[in-house]
Amino acid sequence: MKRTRVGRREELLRIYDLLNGHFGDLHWWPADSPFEVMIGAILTQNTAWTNVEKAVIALKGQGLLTPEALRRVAEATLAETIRPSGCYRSKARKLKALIAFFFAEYGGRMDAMCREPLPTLREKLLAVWGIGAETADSILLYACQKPVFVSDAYTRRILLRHGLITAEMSVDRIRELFMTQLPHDAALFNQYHALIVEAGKTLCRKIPRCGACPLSSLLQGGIPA
DNA sequence: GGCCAGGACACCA
DNA sequence: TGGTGTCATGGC
Repeated sequence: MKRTRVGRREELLRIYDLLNGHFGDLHWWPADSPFEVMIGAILTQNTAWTNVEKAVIALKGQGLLTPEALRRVAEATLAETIRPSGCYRSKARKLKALIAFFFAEYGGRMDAMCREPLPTLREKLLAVWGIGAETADSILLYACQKPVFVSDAYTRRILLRHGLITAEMSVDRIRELFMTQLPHDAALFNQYHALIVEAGKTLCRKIPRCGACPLSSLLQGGIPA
């Protein structure tokens, strides 16, 4: 039977089980601390993760990956440090905006920020310059362990390639779908998004139409090569 | 040498 | 309100 849309909780859970059985626990997000996750969420905007890692290493090397250090550092210095991640001047400005918000609202403390109720924190994050829905949701889920499904262009592309959604379904609508169909479990949403990204990277890399790629085989119950 | 990567914003019609 | 341009590096 051809899958033209995801409309059922059972289908989403079936896909999750297939991917989870194949990849196992992926332990996202790769970072040493929730604060590093939050910074990485900005750096990864429209950027391959390998380039984000270079910027993170550079920040650590200069002792800048702490709230206080990022608050004090000059924006131009910050921009040069994160240059490998691309769009470095705008990202430096975004990081400065985020850090200013972080200190103004929560005194530069992740535990204080993450105690904020989910709807309030999401609204506040979205009001920060440079933070859109995808970045906000990544921070909420991966830094604060809030039960939010991270729906991004990558998720949409993978689901679309495999006929799991239709083209008119937006990134926002996909998030709504997962949030209404699945239990609000941060661990589930964490692993599910990670599985989708990992599947796209490893099973259908560089295949524009994945009709016959290993991920398709997996989703149809076969064993990927 | 072009395309894309774990986006968001500004600008314009 | 929706489409397009811009930011910008590095890997493939």
